Formats: sequence, C-alpha cells, structure tokens
Amino acid sequence: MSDLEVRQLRYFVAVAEELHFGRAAERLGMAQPPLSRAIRELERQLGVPLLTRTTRQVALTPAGEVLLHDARTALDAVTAAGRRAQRAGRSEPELRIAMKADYDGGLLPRILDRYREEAAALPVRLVLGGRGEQAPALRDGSADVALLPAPFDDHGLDVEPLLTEPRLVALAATDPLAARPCLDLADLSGLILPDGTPADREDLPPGTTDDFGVRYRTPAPCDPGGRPRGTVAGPRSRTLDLAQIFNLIELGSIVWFPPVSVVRRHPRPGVAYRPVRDLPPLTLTLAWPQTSRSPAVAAFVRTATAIAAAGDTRGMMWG
Amino acid sequence: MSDLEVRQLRYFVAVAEELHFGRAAERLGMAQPPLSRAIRELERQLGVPLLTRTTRQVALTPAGEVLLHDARTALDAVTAAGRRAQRAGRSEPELRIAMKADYDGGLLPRILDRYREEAAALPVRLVLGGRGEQAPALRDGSADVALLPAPFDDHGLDVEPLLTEPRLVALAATDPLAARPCLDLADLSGLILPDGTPADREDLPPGTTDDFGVRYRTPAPCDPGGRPRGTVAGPRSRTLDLAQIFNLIELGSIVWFPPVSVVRRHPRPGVAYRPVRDLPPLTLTLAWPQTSRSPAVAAFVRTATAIAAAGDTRGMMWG
DNA sequence: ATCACTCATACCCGCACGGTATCAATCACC
DNA sequence: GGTGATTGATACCGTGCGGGTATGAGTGAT
Repeated sequence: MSDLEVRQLRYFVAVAEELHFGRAAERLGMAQPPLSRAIRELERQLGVPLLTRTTRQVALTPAGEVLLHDARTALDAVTAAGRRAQRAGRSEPELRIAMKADYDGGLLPRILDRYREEAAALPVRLVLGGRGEQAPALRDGSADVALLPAPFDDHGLDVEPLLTEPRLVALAATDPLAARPCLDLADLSGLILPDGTPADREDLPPGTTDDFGVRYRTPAPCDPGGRPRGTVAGPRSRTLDLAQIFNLIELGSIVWFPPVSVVRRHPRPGVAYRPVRDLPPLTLTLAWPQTSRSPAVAAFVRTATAIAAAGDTRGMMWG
Repeated sequence: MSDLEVRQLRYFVAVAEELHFGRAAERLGMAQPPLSRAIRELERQLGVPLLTRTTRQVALTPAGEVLLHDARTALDAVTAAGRRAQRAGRSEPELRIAMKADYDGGLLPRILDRYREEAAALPVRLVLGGRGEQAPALRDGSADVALLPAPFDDHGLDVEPLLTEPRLVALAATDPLAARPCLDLADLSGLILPDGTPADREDLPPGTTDDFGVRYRTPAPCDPGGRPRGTVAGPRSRTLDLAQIFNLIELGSIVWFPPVSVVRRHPRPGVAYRPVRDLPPLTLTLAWPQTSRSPAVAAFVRTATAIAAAGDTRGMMWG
C-alpha cells in the first residue's frame, strides 16, 4: 500500500464536502473528469469504495466518512508543518496568541506583564479572530497559543482551563425585562442573538457561528452522528462589530450573552446587563498544539495558569 | 503559499534523519540528484533554508528541526487516514488492541469479559509488539487502542492511566544479591538489562529500546533540546523472547525489571524476584488516537477504566 | 418520450519528476 | 601543498502522470 498524496486528500475532501463532482472540481479550480478519475484511483489504491454515486446522487460510504474526518486532520497537519517551519526560519520570532477580541477574562494584561519577564519569552502578537477561528489557527500553524471559550473541538491540541466566569444578558435598557433584577432563559424566548439563533436555545454547535454574526466554514464538522452537510456556507458578509451589536441591542433587535469581563470593559448607557439564572457560564481555556515544543509557548502556559490560579478569587460577580 | 506534498515531506525526513543526501536517496530508492533538487525546491517554496550543507557536512537549521518534527507527525496523520479508511471499508470490523505481551497488569481478561457485553463492542484482536511500538501503531492507524507503560510520546493521543504497579528485579537465584530481601538500584551497578543498558541507569529514553533487546527506530525522537542523531539503527536482529530472557537471567548474564503482574504469570525456579527500593513503579496507561470517533473505542475505554478503578485496591504487593 | 443533468470514458498534451553524466568544492593523506 | 576520494550541485534528457477537451451513458423530471 503506497502512501497517499496531499492532492488526493484535498480532492477527496472537496468532493466529500460538496457531494457533487462538478462543484468540487470548480472549487478546486480544475475540470470534472480528472477529479472523477483521481477519486476513482484513490478508491482503487485503498481498495475501498468511498462514495456511492449514481448520476443524480453522491453519498459517502462509512469508509468515506472516516476518511473525510481523518483527511482533514492530516491536511491540517501538513499545512501546519509548512507554516511552522516557515515561521521558524523567519528572522523575527514571536509568540502569536489567537483570541477573540476582549475574550480574555481580563487576564491578558497581567499575563503579558509577567510573561515578558520570562527568560524564554518572545515578542507577543495578538491574532484576533471570530469565534471558531482560534482552534483551526493553532492546528494550521498560524498561531502558537490560543485563549478561547470552551467547549471547542480540541483535537490535536493540549488544553488548560483558566477561569470560569458567568455571562450576563445584554438587552435594551428600555426593554420591560430590564426592569427585573434577574431573568431566566425562558424569559428570553422570541429574542435572538447576534448570530441569528434564538436566545433561549443554548445548543448552538461550536465552531459553526460567530457571536458577531459571521458564519464560518466548519473546519472539522464533528456533527455527532449526523452527516456533514454538502453545502458549505462561505462568510455571510453580515459581519457585526461591537459597535453594531451594541446599536442593535439598544434598539431592542437582539440580545447578547457577554461574560462579565467583557461587560466590565464596555459600560454603555442604553444597554442593561442582567444575570440569567440558567445561562451556563463561560470557561476561558488556554490551548496550544500538542506538537508544540516551543519554550516560548511553555513559558506562556506556565505564566497564564499561574496568573489565573492567583486571580481566581477576585471579583467575578457583578452587581 | 501552495501546499506541501507528502513526497516532499518524506524526502525531507529522510535527508534530515540521514544528514547525507546519498544515503537518504538510497533509502528512498532513488538517485541523489533529484533528491537534492527536491529539497532545494522545498526550501524555495517555504522561503526558508532547512539544511546547511557543505560538501562534507549536512546539518539542520532551526527551521529544519521544526519541520522534521512536524513533518513526521503530518506523515503519520496521512498514513493513518488511509489505513483507517481502508479498515472502515473492509468487511470485518474489529477492535485492535496494541500492547506488549503480558503488560496488561492482569486486567485484560476481566476487561474483555465486561467489554464483550457492551452494545458497541466489536470482536477484539490483540496486536502484540515490542516496547515503543504501541504509540506509533495508534498514530499510523494500525491499532485502535493501546495498553502501554508510561511514559511514552503521547502526541496525537488521548490517554487514561489505569494502574500503577511496582516492579521487581529478576535475577539468578544463585546470585549473592538474591540472598538479600530487598535491594537498591545501586546494588545492581555492573549488571545489564535485556536491552544492554546498565541496570542502575534509569534514564533510558522511551521509544528507543525494547525490554526484549530489539532496538527500534525512534518514531519521533523528541530529544528535548538535543539534535536527533543522524544514524538510525534498524532492528538489531537480537530479539530476545521471554524464554531467552529467563535463560540469561538464570545464568546471571542479565537482570530484568518486570512489573509484579508479569512476575505473577511467570513463576520460575532458578529466577529470584526481589523488590528494589528506588526502582520507579510502572504506570500502565490506556491510549487511543485523539481523532477517534469510534464507539467501540469509547466503550473499551469506559470498560477498562471502570475495571481498573474497581480493582485498584487488589493485591498489588508481592512476596 | 424527451430533456436536462451529472458522472464516466476516450484521447491528447505538457510538464515535472526521476535518471545519467559530469562538475565543483572540501577534506584527508602524504 | 598537491592529489585523490568523497559528496553535493548542475545539465540535460526521457517518460509517466496529471490535467484538459470532447463525448458517452445513465437517471430523474416534466
């Protein structure tokens, strides 16, 4: 059994995601016939059918499902290898921290202060991205360490929880609900979050949508049991920044569930924050590639966990 | 930056391990000039020098060290993808358990009994191999779950410790040391283990040698800070089976450090077992690929940890 | 029954990968 | 310090394979 090639995996992933040879070929920037042939050759090489195709329907076999999953992680590993080597050769070493803006539980300034005193410390660069972008960034080598809310798909990553903080609901100060000191999730039925999901449903699949309303391509859509949808939504171009979110909240169009540390940074008249009894708290987590051997990452992890442990009794409640 | 290809990674790993283009080319079954050109092209593609070469000396740059490490894990991921897909398509699904013969802490019979009653259970197949083979087997998809002594290189794996058991020293009954009820490591200086290392040095790098005397190719030689040795020893063909080991022990040629559960299975006149005060115990660990989504693996892990938890107060002492 | 759609087949082409021959640089040895 | 051995780089060539175009064939919709 000779080894697979990256090209074959890329092709297969495209077809498996699109479930359509024509569209997959278009996405790959090639014609359909060579793609068909390549997939067929892949199946011959493995000795296993990966797709059941009629001229009207393409579906994954169980083996295809397995390969789709493993091929994605293998492709991640390959691009990560290239990117990390590239970076290691560049003149300016730095520690790239992936996070979503403001989602640091208020710890980052203190962490960075102490981190800079470490012997193994490197200059720090923040890689800000939307929800669901941090873990893939670690896997493909475009960041060295990430600060992100659990749960998330942590395959290939090492993980250290830093702190758990409650979330509040942000709603229009003029909303009748704002008159009450404390709410339940059920009270929020009918309201929607910035990403369009109903506020009283907490089952949003991780890695699919962004709190800011951007819909991301799921990098490894580990739908438990379900089969991945064939169509992959590109960025919906409805990106909301914080100012827009606040504006919409103020107008009563949406509500939002920021953690207290974010709230503390954005006091704003016209927006009321209230505790929600059954809203799960947010656990901020530190993650880095399991393959990392970088002393700079190790030092950062050490510093961050120390700071979090030292600070975890500080005022996490909010009036 | 276009994606790397498996071929490029294989080539680079070969050169980086051999630190010699000619030998690397021979190992790859090709001529030297195309290999030189391929590596050069890889460097051009990444925009980073990976090797410093004079006509007499080839050495890795820092970027090369990083790539060597990451390329190995990427290659593992690729072959694992192929192998697991292949397996998923074959008619007979089964759960392949990698372990070294007898190194199950005596748990395996009970684990298997209970496992077979699980709904998600599959027929079990044992994949026996020497020390250091289990973790690579998980990574390259030739086993689904492994039972192995910690510590080991666990990158890409999820891990669950099962039990910790003391080890004894096995020596010739006629050895003067056998007269003493308990020994120290220092007492054993001058004696050697089956793999040839001195018995009083407990710093043998994991994944390098086998207790049975086979020397394995290091799969991911994570020497902390040091540079990987250029020469990679193939199997030294000096494989010792248990009978040979016992024979050599009996003759006083070697000593051995089996855990008590192994000792219990191999009572043998002519061989004495004695506790060693400062000999670290052996922690038997369960490991499986982090990417595993198999219900059969999940059921096995559940069963094994339950059995280990239930049995961990049972008689682990001996003699 | 016909049309539209989509995957497979047939055939061709260009290029990139691998091979052979050779050069050039460095080290060892006297 | 000159000479030969070793080893990586360069030059050049042939071929196999990956990709393109044209077309066939099977299937579902109307």
